[in-house]
Amino acid sequence: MTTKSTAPNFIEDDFDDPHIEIGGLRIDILEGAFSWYIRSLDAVVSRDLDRRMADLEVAKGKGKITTLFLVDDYPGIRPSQVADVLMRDRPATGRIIDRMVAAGVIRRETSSEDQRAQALYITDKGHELAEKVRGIIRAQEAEFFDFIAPEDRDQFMQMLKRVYLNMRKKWD
Amino acid sequence: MTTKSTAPNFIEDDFDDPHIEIGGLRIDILEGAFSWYIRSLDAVVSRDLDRRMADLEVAKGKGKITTLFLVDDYPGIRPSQVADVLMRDRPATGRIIDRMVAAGVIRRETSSEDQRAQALYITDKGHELAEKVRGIIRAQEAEFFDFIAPEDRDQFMQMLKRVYLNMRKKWD
DNA sequence: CAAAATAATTGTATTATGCAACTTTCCCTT
DNA sequence: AAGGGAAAGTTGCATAATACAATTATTTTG
Repeated sequence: MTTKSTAPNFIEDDFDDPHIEIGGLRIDILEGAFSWYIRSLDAVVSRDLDRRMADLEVAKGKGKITTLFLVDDYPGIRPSQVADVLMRDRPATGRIIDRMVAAGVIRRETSSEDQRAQALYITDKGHELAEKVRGIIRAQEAEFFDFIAPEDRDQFMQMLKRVYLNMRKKWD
Repeated sequence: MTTKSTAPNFIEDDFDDPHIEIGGLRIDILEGAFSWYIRSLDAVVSRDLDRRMADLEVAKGKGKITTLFLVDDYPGIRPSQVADVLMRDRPATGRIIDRMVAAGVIRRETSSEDQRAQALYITDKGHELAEKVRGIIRAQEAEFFDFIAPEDRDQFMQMLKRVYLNMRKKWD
């Protein structure tokens, strides 16, 4: 229809599912959208994490922490393997690695088996950093996520893992 | 300890919770971190959404869709109210609005009651766009999230809503 | 009426993101 | 063994986001 309705395009009320209001406002179709909740949660979680790591070399952005752990745990790992875990393309991954090499937390060598490929190694500084970051992640899980009721934690985690794994399957 | 262990810093195996592997790699402490799953899901969901909206005026970034719906549903809404829903600061919100005004989808007036404040209104073009975007959101929910098993959908949605609302409560 | 709170903007610095084009190296088939 | 195609990374380009601090203008409060 072309008539401009002033009435919000709301979702029908569901008896067991009261609608969501934010400061008295409803959010239209987003109220029932997985994407809205995932994206909103992400924004706040990521901001919190950035602040906790503000003075570290891996602050900001989504790939550096994972890359740090992968290189720390798997000496000689290749950028393409990292890209696969990150679900990001190689340019993006390469640039993450660039910055981490520049920060002196990892080291890049040419793979001995394959001259095209690189082998990544953690530096001492990087290893120390990884330990610090593990502490920060643990702290965030305990402090930030305290709004998840204890009785919900396991269920939510199971759910997230299942959804995540299915999503990966879809994109592999 | 200062000895550099080459063995991954893995989480203890949990009988009812098999560990997560990605391409044969484990992800260290992230395996048990809410933040990892939320941030990973976000990245893929957002990329998918960006692609679906690539040729529309509200592609990319996290605030524009919500802003569009809010302005469409609440004529005269103020930027600070939008910022509150977005959980973002006013500069960020202001720039989202700038771009949407430039794109001709919303219109900015000075509020009649408060000379400091603005009142936002949807344009005809913006209203049409909102309808298109509603279609895209619906399509994404159906197509992209098909990896969520039907029997999990309700539970996951309930969980997300609860977690989201608790998170908001924490930051208000 | 002065001081404090509120609404929004501007400035700055950093980072991310995706895509396409390109180089080098390896692998496999003929 | 040679050549085509695949794979690993890099570079270039165009957009945009993001946070934070400082500033202007207006309104409210004491």
